Amino acid sequence: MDASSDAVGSDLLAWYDAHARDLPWRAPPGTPAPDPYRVWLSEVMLQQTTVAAVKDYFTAFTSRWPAVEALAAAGDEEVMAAWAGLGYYARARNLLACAREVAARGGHFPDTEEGLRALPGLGAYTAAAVAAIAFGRRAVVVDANVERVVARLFAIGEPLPGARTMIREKADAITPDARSGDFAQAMMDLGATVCTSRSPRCLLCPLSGHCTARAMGEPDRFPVKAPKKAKPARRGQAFWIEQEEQVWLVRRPGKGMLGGMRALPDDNWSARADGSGEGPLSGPWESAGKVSHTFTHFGLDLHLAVYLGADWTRLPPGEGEWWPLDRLDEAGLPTLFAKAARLALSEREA
DNA sequence: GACTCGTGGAA
DNA sequence: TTTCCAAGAGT
Repeated sequence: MDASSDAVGSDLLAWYDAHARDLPWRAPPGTPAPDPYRVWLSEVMLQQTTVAAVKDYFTAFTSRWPAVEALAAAGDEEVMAAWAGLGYYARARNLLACAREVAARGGHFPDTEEGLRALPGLGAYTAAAVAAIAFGRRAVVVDANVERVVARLFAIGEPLPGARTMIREKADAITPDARSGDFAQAMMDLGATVCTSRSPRCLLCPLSGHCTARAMGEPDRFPVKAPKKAKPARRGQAFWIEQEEQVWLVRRPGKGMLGGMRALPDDNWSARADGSGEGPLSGPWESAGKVSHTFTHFGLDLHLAVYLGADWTRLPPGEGEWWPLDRLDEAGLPTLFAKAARLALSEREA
């Protein structure tokens, strides 16, 4: 195979010129690079997140905060609420920290991979991607798509994550000096639409003539992956405290699970998940059932208790706020608690 | 290197 | 239904 030659790059770029996806954060092939702010924002949103899930959030963020200075000036609370539902909330915290750093240096992002890598929320992948796509720098951009494409091109049999060093070397070897941003995006488009995880469309692939795995006749055997750990089941309780068309909401601690997000009070299931935790007050509780939710490394059955104290006049203990039920969709609840709220409201109707 | 950290769509 | 997994980063 000649996969290390320049032919891979030129074949891929020719394919990209004809088949590039039209995405809201992207400039068409060969046109000037888009605003670094938009490149950075899209790359952070796309970390471990599908294009379909990101689109509406990207539109909402760029409409509300058209430039990095505007985002930097926003409050933590409104940015976290705007991110609600997208997941991996540390990204939103780092996003705001990064925007404020960039705003403090005149609103200009660093234009080198090294400078970008030093910003909060930009790891090896995102720094390389922004350097290449927004600033035209040659950078070796390696995400899960590139890992898959490269592992197949070279039939790398070592399992991930151990194979990453080898994959990076091979990716470097096929990365051209020119059109580095287009090359990176082309690799990702190829991985997303042709060289897919399951049932790759080798008959449509511009690199099939370079691909060792294809020649072996079993492209989907690569990349080899280490076996996954089983997800333990956890159990917890959440509490719906309602008074005069308002519900009591709290803010979760800044770090850890759903950190910084608005939430229903709970029994601290994220720390000790045996369902034995205490409620925020004593009184007439009624069970409203449970919601099941799957996180990255465990499943949770969250049992919901509703407080029916009609004469409730004091605030529950601790920090929190009464939130109007008719504006609950603006509270920015992460999906777990949005599910619980829907359950409470449906039980309330019944 | 291993672990934590969300979500929803596809097969 | 269950499993897999998607433009990863931080610790």
